[in-house]
Formats: sequence, C-alpha cells, structure tokens
Amino acid sequence: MARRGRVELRRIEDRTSRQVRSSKRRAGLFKKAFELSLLCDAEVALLVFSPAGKLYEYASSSIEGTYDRYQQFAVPGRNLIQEDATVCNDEDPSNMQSRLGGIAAWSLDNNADNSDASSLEKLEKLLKDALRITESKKALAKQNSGGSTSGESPNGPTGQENGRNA
Amino acid sequence: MARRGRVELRRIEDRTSRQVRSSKRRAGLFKKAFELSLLCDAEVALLVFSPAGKLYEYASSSIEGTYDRYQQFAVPGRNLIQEDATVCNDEDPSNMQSRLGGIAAWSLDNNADNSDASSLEKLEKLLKDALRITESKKALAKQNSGGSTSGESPNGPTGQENGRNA
DNA sequence: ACCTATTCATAACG
DNA sequence: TCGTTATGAATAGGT
Repeated sequence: MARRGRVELRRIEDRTSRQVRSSKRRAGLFKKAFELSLLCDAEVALLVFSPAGKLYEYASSSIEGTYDRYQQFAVPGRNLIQEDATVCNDEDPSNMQSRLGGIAAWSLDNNADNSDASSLEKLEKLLKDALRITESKKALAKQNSGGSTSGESPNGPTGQENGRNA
Repeated sequence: MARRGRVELRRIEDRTSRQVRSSKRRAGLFKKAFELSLLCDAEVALLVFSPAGKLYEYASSSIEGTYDRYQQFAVPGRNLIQEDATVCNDEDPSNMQSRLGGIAAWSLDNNADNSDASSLEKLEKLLKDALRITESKKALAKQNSGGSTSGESPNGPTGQENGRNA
C-alpha cells in the first residue's frame, strides 16, 4: 500500500501514472516555492510546462519582475543598487494583514484542488475585503505623495549561484 | 532533537536560522524541481533571489527559453480572460493557486510598510485577477473540462539540468 | 478522490 | 558550514 522502494530517477513510462505524479509533485513544488518565499523572504519565480504544453506558474512577486531582475544580473553593464542586507523587520498586524492571512490560509489548504463552490465564495469575500482595503490605502498614499520604490537588498557579484558569502 | 511541532507559516525572524533554512529549503526546492522535470518530462524554470540579493537558478532547458515560451503562452490569454467560458477551455487550478501564493507572499513582504503606491497597485492587480478567476469558477460551478484529454505533447525529451544542488 | 505505508525533507543539535 | 537524528511532510500505490 505504499512505495515499495526508493523513487526511480527516470522518466515515468506509464502515462496515467505519470500524469497523477505530475499533478501531485507539481502541487508539492508550488507549495515549497511558496513556503520558501514566505519563510525565508526570498523572491521566487517558477514556471512549469507540462508535457501536454500546459502552463503552471508561481511568483512571489511577478514572473516578469523577477525575470527582469535575473536579466540585470546577467548583464555586467548594469549597475545594481547596493545596499546591505540587514532586513530584519517586524510584523505589523493590520486589518489588511488579517484579510491576507485568511487568503494565505485558504491558499495552502486548497493547494492542489479548489473547485469547491462554498470555498470559492469564502475566498471571494476575502478577496473583496482585501481589495477594498487596498483601494483605501492607495488613496491615502496618493495624498501623502510619498513614494519609496520597492527595494530588496541586492548584493553584488554577477551570476553567482552556489556560494558562500557574507 | 528534532522538530517539536509543525512548521510555522510565518517569516522566520531569527536571522541565522532563516539563512540556514533558506539554504536547505532552496536545495530541496531545486531537487524537487529537477525531479519533476525528469520524472514527469516537464519543462521547468526556477529563479530564486535570496534576501541578500543572490541569484539561484534552475532550468530543465534554459531560463530564457522557458520564459520565452511563457510570454507567448501567457500574454494572449491575459487580455481575454474575462471572455465567455468558451475561451477558457483550460481549467487551471494552479493558476489560481499561484496568484494566491503571490498575494500571500506580498502579504508578509509588505505588511510592515504598505504605504507604497506601486506595491499597492501590484497587490490590487493580484487581487483583481484572483477575484476574476474566482467569479469565473463560481459561474462554471462544478463544470470540469477534464484537464488534458490525452497526455502527450510535441515536447522533446528535454532532460537537461543545470542544477547545482546536491 | 481518499487513505495508508513508506520514503523524503528538514529543524534542531553537536 | 557539515553531519546526525528524530519527527513532520510528501507522496506512490491501492482502494
């Protein structure tokens, strides 16, 4: 009733089995990607094309944005804003945060499957609430006219992947 | 000597701990990505920026190539999402999941200072997209298009991997 | 789709 | 940072 042995590291030949595996593993992969971005404050972009040519995507911010950043890394002529990576901030539970937390929880709970009608209605409410708050905050931000661009903490070296650094 | 309980679904506050887990989870994520591409013959592209701004990448073929495919795939659909259900012959649970993941990520990324206009607009877009999908799904009720009818697709066995993980 | 046995991933430590 | 180990998490296969 379970795996007999270790997972074979080659392409699954059986079509049905491969499709089932694909769904499950994809869901797992997306969850892991989300958790990494959440727990470790990383910017993650993930694209998956199934053999059938179907697109699945995840991005902690946006695919385009992250890809842009990636390209900047690859091009030496581009200067990156260099700031220290001392980003240890706290939490600020706000009304918005509560709404978003609900959404996040829903998201994780319904990881692989979300075709349930009642769940969708609940989600819809969460989304509408969050949107309303967003609009309000946006209006307020305009009044203050204070716009600090989003900035992470880019470090220097180009195209470095697996390295230790400080 | 091990996990005392379940994993907290919150940003890791302790800096050292966060970095250690980041490394481990990143490695795990890359491994999963590799396995998915290999076992299920999927095309996978994964970009991760650590909070320190370091780039980690994995692609079963190439980042550029997959992103290219993504653009061709995603852009046409983006303009016509709200069309009649006839256009949406591809039910995509992960798409919703991705958007929600993005929202959740935004949530923890920006809750401390969500007075930034551009960030708010980004969130607004995420919310609206998610809402739209929710509405569509609700309207479609429990109609299931059956996913991929037959599996295989004109995708060559691209079993390459640039991964650098153990 | 759901369940269960088993492997896998990984948090806490040394 | 590396290795070990106990425990939670993911998941292959069956139902």
